[in-house]
Amino acid sequence: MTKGKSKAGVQLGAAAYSPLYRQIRDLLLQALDAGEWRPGDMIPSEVELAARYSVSQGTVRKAIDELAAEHIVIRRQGRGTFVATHQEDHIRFRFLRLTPDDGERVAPTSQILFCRRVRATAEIANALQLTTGAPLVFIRRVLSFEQKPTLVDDIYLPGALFKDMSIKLLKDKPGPLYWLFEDHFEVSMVRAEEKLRAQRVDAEIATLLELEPDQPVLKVERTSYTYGDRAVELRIGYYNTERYYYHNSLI
Amino acid sequence: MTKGKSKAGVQLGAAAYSPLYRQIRDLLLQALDAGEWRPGDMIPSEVELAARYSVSQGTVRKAIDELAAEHIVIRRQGRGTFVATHQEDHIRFRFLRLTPDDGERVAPTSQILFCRRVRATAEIANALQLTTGAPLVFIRRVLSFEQKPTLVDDIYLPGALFKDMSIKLLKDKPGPLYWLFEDHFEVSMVRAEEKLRAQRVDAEIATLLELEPDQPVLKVERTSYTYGDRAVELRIGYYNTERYYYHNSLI
DNA sequence: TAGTGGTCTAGACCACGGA
DNA sequence: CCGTGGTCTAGACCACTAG
Repeated sequence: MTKGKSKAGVQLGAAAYSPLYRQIRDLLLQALDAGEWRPGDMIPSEVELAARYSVSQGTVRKAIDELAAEHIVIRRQGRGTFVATHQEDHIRFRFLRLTPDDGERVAPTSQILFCRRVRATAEIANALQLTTGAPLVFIRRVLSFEQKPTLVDDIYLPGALFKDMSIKLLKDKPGPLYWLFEDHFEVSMVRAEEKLRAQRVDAEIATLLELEPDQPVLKVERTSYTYGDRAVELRIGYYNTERYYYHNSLI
Repeated sequence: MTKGKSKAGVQLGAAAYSPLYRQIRDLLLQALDAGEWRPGDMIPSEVELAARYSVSQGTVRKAIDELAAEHIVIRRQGRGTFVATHQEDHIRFRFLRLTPDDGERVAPTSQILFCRRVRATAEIANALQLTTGAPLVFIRRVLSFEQKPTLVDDIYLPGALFKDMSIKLLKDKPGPLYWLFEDHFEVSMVRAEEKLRAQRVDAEIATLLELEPDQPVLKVERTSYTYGDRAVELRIGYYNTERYYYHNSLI
C-alpha cells in the first residue's frame, strides 16, 4: 500500500469505486458491529490502526473523521478516540428533542407501563424489515419532566434481538433506554428518522398525559437504525407540547 | 507562513487559539458576506486561494471542507467549488420539511396574502437582535400542494435589510422565497433553528387552510441566520399535517 | 488535453491530558 | 514526560468535467 496505488484499483468494472479511507471506515464499522470495541471503550490509536490496515495515518484519520461526524465515535484530544454511548448528554439529547419553554433541559424520569410480546402487523414488519407476524417486544412508557407526564412512547423491537427483555430489566436499569440497549443487548442506535404531525390525543393517551380529551399533541414516529443502517426500533411518541417544544436545527 | 508556524502563534494570551484553516474559513466567510462571490458563482480554485492567503492547498482544502459541511458552498469534482443557492432542491428541501404521506415530494405553489410595514414587538425584536419598535416587513403567505392550501407562514424581516420589499416583487419572482432574498437583497440563509408544537388552529388560519375550527396544526417557529450567525428572519408557520408530515433526521 | 477537486502518503510540529 | 489526537506542509497521482 505505497504510492497512491489504491485497493480500489483491484476492483472490477468501475461501478463501485470507493476510496481507501471509506474502505477503512467500513472495516471499523464492521469491527464495531462485531463488538470488538464496546460503547465507552477507547479504540486503538490512529498509528496502531494505520499499521493494522497497512495504510498511512492520514487515511485512518479521514476514516475516523467520518465516523466522528456521524457521532459513532468521539475524539478527545490528548486522550484517544472512544465509542460513543447514549450515557453522554451530548448524544442523549440528540434523540430527545423536547425542550422546556423556560428553565434548564433536564433528564426526564421514566415509568414503564408494560412490556409485552406481540406479533408484527404488516405495517410494523415493513418498517423494521421483518416479515408479518414476526415476534416483537412491545413496550409502553411515560416520560415525566418535573413530575409532569409529558410524553408517551410505544416502542416496538424485533424479538430476535431483544430476547430476554422484561419489565424487571427495564425497571432495574436507570438512565436512557438506549443505554440499556447498548449495554445489555449490544444494539447501538446510531441514527433515526422521524415523522412529525399534530394530532388530537386519543382517550387512552390523554389519560396518561393528564390532558383533556381532544387536546392537540405532537405525534412522533421514529425508526431507529444501528451500524449497518439496519432498522431495529419503531417508536410512536405522543408529546404534550404545552410547556415544552420539539427543537430542531436546520443546517 | 512556512513550517507550521501558525498565525495563531502571534496571538496574545492563549484564550482564542484558532487553527489556520479556521482563520482561512472565516476569511472566506467574510468574502462571501461582502458579496465577493454570489450564490451560484464559482469561487477561486484551491490552488489560487492557497496563493492568495499564503498557505498550503491542504489548509485551504480543510477550510472549504468545513464550509461544504455547512452547505454554504458546494464542491463539484472536475468543475470547481460553488456558492450554494436555494434554487437547488438539495438546499431547498432542507428548509421545507413537509413531505407527502404518499407520492413524490413536489414544490408548492405560493400565494402572497399581504406585505406590510410594522414595528417590532419586544418578543420579535429579541429574536431578531433588534430594538423594540424597529421597522419590520411582515409578510403572510399560503403554500399549497396540489392546489390544497397546506401551510401558512407569517414572516418577519428586518426593515433595514429588506428596504424595497413589496408584494409586486414577491409576486414577480417565482421559486423559493430564500432565492429572492439571495438574489435581490443579498441575504443568504445559511441555517435555522425551529421550535415545533401541536396547537389548535385559530379561526383566521383555519379559514386559510380550509380546516374546521379547533383542528390540530403543527406550529413551527423558525429563526433563520445568515453568514455571521446573524438572525435575519423570524417565521411562524402553521402546517396542516393531515396528509403531510414534517420530516426530520436524527444524526 | 488542461484544469478542477479528491485521494494518499510522509514527516514535522503543536495542543492537550494524564502519570 | 509520553502518548494521544490536531495542524500544516509538500508532493504525487487519481477521477471527473469540459472544451
